[in-house]
Order: sequence, then structure tokens, then C-alpha cells
Amino acid sequence: MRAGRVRIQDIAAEAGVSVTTVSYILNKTPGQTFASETIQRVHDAVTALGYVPNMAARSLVNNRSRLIGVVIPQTELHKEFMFSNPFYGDFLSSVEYTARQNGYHILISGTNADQTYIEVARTRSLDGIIILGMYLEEHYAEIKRAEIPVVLVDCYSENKDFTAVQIDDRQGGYMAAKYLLDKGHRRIAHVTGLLKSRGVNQQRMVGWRMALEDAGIAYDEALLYDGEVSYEHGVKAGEKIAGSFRESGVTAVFVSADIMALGLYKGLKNGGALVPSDISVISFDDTWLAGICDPELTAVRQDVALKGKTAVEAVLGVIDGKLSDKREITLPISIVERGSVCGR
Amino acid sequence: MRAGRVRIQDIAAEAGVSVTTVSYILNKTPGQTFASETIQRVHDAVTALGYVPNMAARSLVNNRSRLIGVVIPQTELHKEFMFSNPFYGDFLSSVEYTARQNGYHILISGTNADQTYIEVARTRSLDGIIILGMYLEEHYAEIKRAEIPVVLVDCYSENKDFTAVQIDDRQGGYMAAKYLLDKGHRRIAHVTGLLKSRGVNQQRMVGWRMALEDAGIAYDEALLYDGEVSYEHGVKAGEKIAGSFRESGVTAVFVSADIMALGLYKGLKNGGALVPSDISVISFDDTWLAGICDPELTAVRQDVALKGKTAVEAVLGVIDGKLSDKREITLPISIVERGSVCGR
DNA sequence: TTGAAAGCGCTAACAG
DNA sequence: CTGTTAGCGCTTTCAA
Repeated sequence: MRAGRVRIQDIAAEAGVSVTTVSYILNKTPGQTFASETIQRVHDAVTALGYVPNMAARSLVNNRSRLIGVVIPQTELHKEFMFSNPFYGDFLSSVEYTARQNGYHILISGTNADQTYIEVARTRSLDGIIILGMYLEEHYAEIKRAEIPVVLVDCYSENKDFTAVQIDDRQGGYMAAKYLLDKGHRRIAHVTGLLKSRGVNQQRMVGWRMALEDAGIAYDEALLYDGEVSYEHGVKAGEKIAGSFRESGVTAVFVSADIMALGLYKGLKNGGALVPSDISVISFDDTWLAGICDPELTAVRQDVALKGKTAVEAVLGVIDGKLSDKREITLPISIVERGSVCGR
Repeated sequence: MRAGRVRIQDIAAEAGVSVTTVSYILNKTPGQTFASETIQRVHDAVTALGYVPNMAARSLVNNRSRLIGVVIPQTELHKEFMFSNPFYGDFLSSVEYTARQNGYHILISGTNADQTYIEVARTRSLDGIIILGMYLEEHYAEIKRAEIPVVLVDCYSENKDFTAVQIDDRQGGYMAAKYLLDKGHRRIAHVTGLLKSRGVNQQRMVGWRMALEDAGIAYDEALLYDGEVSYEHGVKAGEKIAGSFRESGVTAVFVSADIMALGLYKGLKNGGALVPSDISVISFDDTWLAGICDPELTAVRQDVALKGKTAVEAVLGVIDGKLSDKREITLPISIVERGSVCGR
């Protein structure tokens, strides 16, 4: 039970066996069998001496660390995570839990300008990494070259070289707009994040446009409000919409994240528009934020915890050499009806 | 630039020097000087070959990992983190950022029943750990014995053996109640989390009681609503308060976390009480949530990012052997006035 | 200034 | 079934 270094040697001595035996027993190495009495003696020695394995030594030999890296988008390079959006916290929570159940730990790290995440991964002998968001195209070549198991979450890449966990964001956007259409809305605005070419926001936007077009409604760029995925952007968009909805005829808004929806509520209110009687709102994600506003948000729901769990299972699958075929995993989405949409 | 293992040997060969030289130059080992040309050759070799150091090997030798562990409260043992409260996300974000700027990475891990965090720390050769919440008394002896640099955040322990980063929660509670008192409120309810004996909620509650007593108001247990730190608990408390405030005479509530304040708003509204005209509300933390409700929350503000930064700097201080004296670091708090309190 | 070499703790041939 | 031993990549003492 001492704090200092108890080595595998020490427990070998204590148990009166060789280090090999101890190593085999502790690792339950397949194909090695031992007298149950031997096993018992080894385990006794372990508890008696308070032995814990030294992962550094183990990593050095195996070249694997039982560590999984998680890359979370930063607001800017050098800066902090975008944790104000509960989506990330929920995701990380699920990832950590699932990894831990499988004997892995999570290393989180943003990146500085002088070091790419791949360098971190190599330096730390990460067994795999989960990349959230869309850092891909810039680092594609490097990641590919590093030959490290990577799972992409919410990245729409042209390169199908990596396993990806995602939802059908385009379909989600379509569902949201269709829902509004079915309620009789014809002029539907869209508040969204930055429309980077291969991001989820882009896809949701395209889905929205498709639904409108399928309903015979021409795309009107004036109804698109893109900015940062933040509360503040929601406020700004809400104020603009509230200030013009009587002329523009807008009766509904599809907003692509709960956190922006909260801002939107505020902005609409500031501008004197009521939800849902003046403006109906449908959101995306359905984090717990959707339940705290008034009226509660109708939203396209995705299961963030499942996304995290699936991402971990996918990296582990790649690490273990299974899952080489199952390249793309698409999780289901649905619409949760609450009070923020009314019919026309 | 290859993915495979480039060793320090390889770059020694490439640069035409010995491994010792390379090691010294790469580590900028104090007291070792080299011809600037040699240094240049080594660095050239590093970039040419794409060398990244192997932390496992380094850890094995130094017995340090440049890894800092962060322990975040779990809802239950075995379970996931309490990330729905933005406090934790903001804290972690700041911790990761500060650590990274200092060349450290963050390992996050909850604990399973079969393994304490200290075992994780030993197995992973963590250089230090930041413990958030109050796991202390149960593990006190073990942590002490492990002799690993520990910084406690938001833990009120009797044992002053560890460096602690905190705010004066009792003072915060006092300030909140005093603020309400000064506005003319006499019957002030308190909605809080579980009152574990050495937790922040306990302290805030004591501050509230003290302020009331100092104002000559007897403590009334009926005005205390304790439960879990969650949105739901806030809702329940709000409904109860709204249902009885006309009889009980309650005109104000001090709620000990923003996330509960949001629930409280909802509950009050459900029960037909208006904020602030019927019931004034003052909250604690002042995360971004305080700004999203209507009316915006007046709150006791603590700087979560600063707390994270300070915690990291404190562990690093302990690791480097400085800071042995500065045992307790108390961060400032203040009151941010917004629209949720009105005078009487 | 530089180099040889002894480990750090562990795994996994290989030999018994 | 069990023991010996050669590394994994790196730091650092000691000697040159």
C-alpha cells in the first residue's frame, strides 16, 4: 500500500514466481494457464504491496497507451473550447464514460499553432482520436499519413478514408422545414452557424432549401441569417426578424442549434414578436436547453450521448482491427414536438 | 515526415552527433552548451525526419508525464459527468487552455468502483491532479499517502494539507442575502443543492442565514429548499414557492446556482408568480445562463475561467516545488445587478 | 563538448 | 506451466 514504486518484480518475489508469470497473470494473456493457487498468490501480492501497473512502461513496450484523444473545436486557434454549447459537454461526458468502461482514458487537448493534434497523438502514443467538427481537409494528408485510428464526428468529408459517426443533417433540415410547411407556414427563415463548406450547418441549410423547393417555394436569400453558433448571434437574428416579419411575411424560423434558439427567443421578444403566435420556432439538437425556454422548443432531436458512445465504440473497433468496412455510421433523428410551433 | 517511429538515435545519426547531444539540445538541458552549428544540425534533422519525442519513454525515465488529471463530480459512481451545468464545461475549458500553454495535457476520468482516482494517477504517472467538488474526506488518507500534487477546488476540508482554490462561498451567500435585505425584503427563501457538510452549498446557506440573523430575522427552516443541483429541482422549488408566497410572505429567493435559477423561473411561472414583481431572485455563479433568462438574473458572480486558470497554476506551482506556503487561494466575487430583483 | 552505457518497468520471445 | 532475457525510447552519469 505504499506510495512509491512497486514493480512487477517485487510482486514476483513476494509471490515466489517469476516476472513472466506475474505479467501473464495480470494481463490474462490468452493461451497461458496457471494453477489457480498461483493466480491467487499473485493477486494477494498485488493487494499486499499495493501494486499498480506503470502505463508508461507498458506503452513503451506495446506502443499503445489506452488513451483516446478527443479534439473539440476551439473558438480560435490558441483559444479555449466552445464549451458554452452544452452539446460539447454532453458529448464529452458520454465519450469519457464509454471509454472508461472499456479501460481507456481520455486526453483532451486543443492545439497550439506550433503543434498539430497529430503530433500530440504521436507524442502521447494515442491509440485513437475522435475529431469533432471539421478540422479535416486542412489536416487530411497528415492524419492519413500518421496511420492512427481516427473517427470523425460531424465531419462531412469527401474522403471516405475514415470512419465517421454522424446524423443525416440534411435530412434533419428537411424534416424541420417540412414540419413547418405542414403546419401551413410558407415564409420560413433560417438562423444558422457559419456555413463552412462541409459542416453540419451547411447540410441542415441545404435540407431546409430542398424542403422549400419541394413545396414550390423559391429560395429567398434574405431569409437566411448565418453567423456564429452562439447565443448572441441568435439575439441579433431574432431582432432583425422581429423588426421585419410584418413586411416580410415570415411566420416561422428554423434555427440550427438550441443555443441560438435561446438567443432567438430573446431577440424576438426584444423586437416585440411573440413565440409562437407571431413566429413559430423549430430548433436542432434538443439538448436540455430546449426544455428550459418558454414556450419549450419543438426541435429536431439527436441523441448526443449515443453519438459519443458510438464514436468511442467506433475508434475501439478500428483499433482492434474490426470495423474496417463499416465506414459510415448514421444515427437516427426525430422531431420532438413542444410548444414553439403553431399552425397557420 | 514519416509516420513510423523516428528515434532520437536516428536524428543523432542524421546530424552526425551522439544521442546524448541530441537529448541535451532537445531538452535545452541547463548547463550544457553547444556550438550553434551543432544545434542547427540537430534541429534540421528533427524537421527532416519528422521526429516527435516519445512521452512514454520519457515518463518511464523521469517518472513524470506532463499530464494533469482533472476529477469532475459524477452524478453517481460509474456514471457520467455532471456536464449539464455549464460551470463544469467552462472550468474544464479554462483548465485545458492554461495547461496547454504550459506544456501539459489534461486527462479526464471519472472513477469506477474498482479503481480510485489515485490509482489512475499512479498508473498514468500523473504529475498532479485537480479535484473539483468534494471527494475529499473519503479519500483523504489515500491521497495524502500517494504524495501526489493535488489542488482542491471548491472543497472545504478540515485538513489543510492540500492547496485549495476557492471563493468565499459563505461571504457570497451573505452578500446575496444582504443585497435582498437592503432592497427591503424580509422573507427570503433559499433554493440550494444538497447540503453536504463541507460543500459550497452548505457555506452559501450559512452565509444566507447569517445575513438574516444579523438583520434580526429568525431562521425559518420552511424557507429552505434543498435538493439536487439541477434544473428540475429549481422547477419544483419554484412551484412550491409560487403556491405559497401570498401566505408565507416570501418576496425574494436566493438560489445557489444559475441552472437551478432557470428552473426556479419556470416553477414560479407555472405557479403564477411573476419575477421580480411578486418574487425577486438572486442567483449564484453568473455563468452565461444568467444572461439568457427574462428578466436577466442578478447574481453573485464568480470568475470560473479564472478559477480554472488558478487551479492549474497552483498544481504547477506544487509540482515545481514552489507554492508550498500559499495553501489557500481565495478568488474574488461580486454582485452583478440585472433585472431579477426589485425593491420593496 | 561529446560519447558509451546503465537503467526506468514492462512484455514477449525463447528455452526449459 | 515457469524462468531468463532482450529490448521499447529516452535521460543521465561518468569518462574522455
